[in-house]
Amino acid sequence: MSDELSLEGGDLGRQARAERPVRADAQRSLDALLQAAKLVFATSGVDAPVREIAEKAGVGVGTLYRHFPKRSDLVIAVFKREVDACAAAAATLAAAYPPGEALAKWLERFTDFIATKRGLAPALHSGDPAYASLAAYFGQNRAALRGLLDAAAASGEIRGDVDAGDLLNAVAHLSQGGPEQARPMVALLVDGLRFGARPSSA
Amino acid sequence: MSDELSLEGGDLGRQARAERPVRADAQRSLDALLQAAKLVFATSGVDAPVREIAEKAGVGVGTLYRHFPKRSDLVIAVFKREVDACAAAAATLAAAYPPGEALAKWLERFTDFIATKRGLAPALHSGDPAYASLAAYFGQNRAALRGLLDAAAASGEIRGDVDAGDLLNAVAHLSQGGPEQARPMVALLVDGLRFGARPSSA
Amino acid sequence: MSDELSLEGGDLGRQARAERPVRADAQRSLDALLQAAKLVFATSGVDAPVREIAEKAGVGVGTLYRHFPKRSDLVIAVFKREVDACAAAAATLAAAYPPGEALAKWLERFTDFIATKRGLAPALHSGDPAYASLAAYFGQNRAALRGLLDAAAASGEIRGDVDAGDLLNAVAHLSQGGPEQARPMVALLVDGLRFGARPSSA
Amino acid sequence: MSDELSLEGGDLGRQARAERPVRADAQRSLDALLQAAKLVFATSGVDAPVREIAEKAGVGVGTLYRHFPKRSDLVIAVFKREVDACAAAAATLAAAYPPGEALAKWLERFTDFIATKRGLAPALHSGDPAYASLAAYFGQNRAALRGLLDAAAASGEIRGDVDAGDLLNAVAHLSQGGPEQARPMVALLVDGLRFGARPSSA
DNA sequence: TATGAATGAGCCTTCATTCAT
DNA sequence: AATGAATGAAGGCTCATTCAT
Repeated sequence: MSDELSLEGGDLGRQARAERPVRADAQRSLDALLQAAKLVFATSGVDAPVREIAEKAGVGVGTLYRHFPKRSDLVIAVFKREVDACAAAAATLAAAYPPGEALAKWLERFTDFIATKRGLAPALHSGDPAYASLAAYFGQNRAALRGLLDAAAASGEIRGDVDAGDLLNAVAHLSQGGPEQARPMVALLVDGLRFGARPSSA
Repeated sequence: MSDELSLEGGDLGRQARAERPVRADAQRSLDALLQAAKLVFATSGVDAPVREIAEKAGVGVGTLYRHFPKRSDLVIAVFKREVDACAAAAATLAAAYPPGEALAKWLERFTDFIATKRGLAPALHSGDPAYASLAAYFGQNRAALRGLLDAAAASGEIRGDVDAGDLLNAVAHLSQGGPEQARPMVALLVDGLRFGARPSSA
Repeated sequence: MSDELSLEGGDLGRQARAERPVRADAQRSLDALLQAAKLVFATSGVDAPVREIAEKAGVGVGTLYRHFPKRSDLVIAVFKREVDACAAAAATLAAAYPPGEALAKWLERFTDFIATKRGLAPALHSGDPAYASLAAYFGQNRAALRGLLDAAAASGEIRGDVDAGDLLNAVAHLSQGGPEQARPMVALLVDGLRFGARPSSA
Repeated sequence: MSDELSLEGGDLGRQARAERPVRADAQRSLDALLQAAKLVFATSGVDAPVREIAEKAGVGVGTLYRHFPKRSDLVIAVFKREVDACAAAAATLAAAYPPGEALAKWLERFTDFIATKRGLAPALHSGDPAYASLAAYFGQNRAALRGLLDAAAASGEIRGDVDAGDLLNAVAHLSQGGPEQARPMVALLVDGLRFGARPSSA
């Protein structure tokens, strides 16, 4: 639980050096594909038929393969964007709420993020090296959570002996059942953290 | 969260009325299939190729289909047996330990039960009516858990406002990551229950 | 030019130990497939679509894959049989004709054998290890030819400095154009052998 | 074996009437494509992926298609040039060597020419009318060979009953195995011609 | 004109399910 | 009853060809 990853800026698909300005139609295809893939993944899991995604995106399968030669390329592109957004939310929440509350709210946010990722976890742990980078990328979320945990522990609101990665994993698993089902259980988990809290000052 | 299920006695495969006394070889095939399926399900998930199961059982696929025309029939047969055993453990533990501890231990037991059921959850919630009966059958575990929760709540060790089904589901999801990963998180969940406990009165 | 190969008896497809006597339908499929493949290979080369072969054989593609998991398995099965027959012809001809004539006639026979093997040569030399066994199997023909060459050289009818493998290869290449075209050229080649002959006795 | 063909001057790609003087960049593309195609054809055969050629030429596939709408157009353009050069060599050799030797040397030259044309023969005989013109164009070589054969026959060095086209074909086929393998066999073929030679008279 | 993105037909392969033996 | 051969739908992937930019 320590692969910190190198936040490479979160570019997806193609990077836009100073070269060719990315043809308009190509960009359209790319967007459509990412959008479609996101929906299809949520519906049918990350193993959904390639054709289904291409169709929903309104492009041919060839186009899909051009942009994402391997399925994992698409999966990764789809999720990196959201990982970024989710991790970024941590700072916002930390600034707006007391540590414990910020923690609870961010976990809720994370739950929403995970809830629609059907089949992602198996792929992630499939051992396929293609997914290693994505797994590493999740480190961003782990880092975000660690910050929140530390703050809450420092304020004495929760215990300080929980590994961020383990907790993140747990919440991810709980989220498999959908946000409605997950929320109260995540809340229970947070209460568990509070249960063992060491009153900060006193 | 209340489908109570009708414990039909935990018969597997075909029930043997009073008619033909089940040919010896048929019984052997059945046992081999259940055993093999259990192993394969744990290894490759409930979507594992039919042939893999038949081969490991040492029978032809035709035989598998004779006993279990649909995949769900096999899945159901495999799991009902274990559901029974797990539910039964509740009484044993309740008799041997204080309520809170019994609860914690049983959840651990349940974690072990679930841990190897790769791919079962998706199937269960796939909407396929074939799995409805199995989902219902899990009600046994829910009932078992409810008993443990009630006892622990009555003794003031934990809060009393948690639905057994929800909790069971949560633990099931946590268990997807394997028992090692799941155990501490389940413990955390139990601590969450304790956190909100209403001192029993006395 | 010396891999002598181990003539393993020339079994095709399945060997028929004393075990299961090969189901009638399976045998029918196998025969149909070999027959169809032979025709299709001659027509469209050894890279012909799998489906084309299956259709001509009147079986499903699955059946083809059952018997011949890899394309090379089918190619090998198809050709081994003919290699055997061709090699066997050498003895017959040697017994019936004077050395030089036997040689000429066998090369003609070999021409007929090769003529319809479109695309086999490229496959054979593709480096694919799957075809190594087949390439080795051709050693039978080389051995047969060597015998004929030696006899003819001993009788003084032809020169003795030609490698059987090289000559076989040459004839194989010449045969690519079809038997009609190949025959006179092969005859010319044989005349080339006679041109340098060292009058045996005199 | 007599399609004499109409040597149309060996133009490649588009002929440039008196109209637009062929834009410089267009000419560059054309040259690059012909060069690249020649290399790729030698490496991967005439059925090599279009894109491979375009890439090696440093142009887009669209450009390739503009110059050579059909694959055969490219194949034809690539080979006509070499056919010309090869045919021209006949005169040179005939002037420098005695008839028989000139013949042998030219066939060797022809072998080198053919050796790298992987997959050309099948295309040529595919029945595709697009290749008819190329097949006809080979008539040049046939004519060149006929001249050499006639001269050698007239001098009594070889027999005179061999059709130039047949022989050319034979050598082409022999050359499929590469020049090293082909050379000695071609020599054997020439010896075959000598074997039946009718002593010139004298 | 040049480019390379988009398209989709076509081939390969797997595997659930049926059915002859 | 048991077996495993046969079937064919389903999904992956490539690449020739067209067409928007």
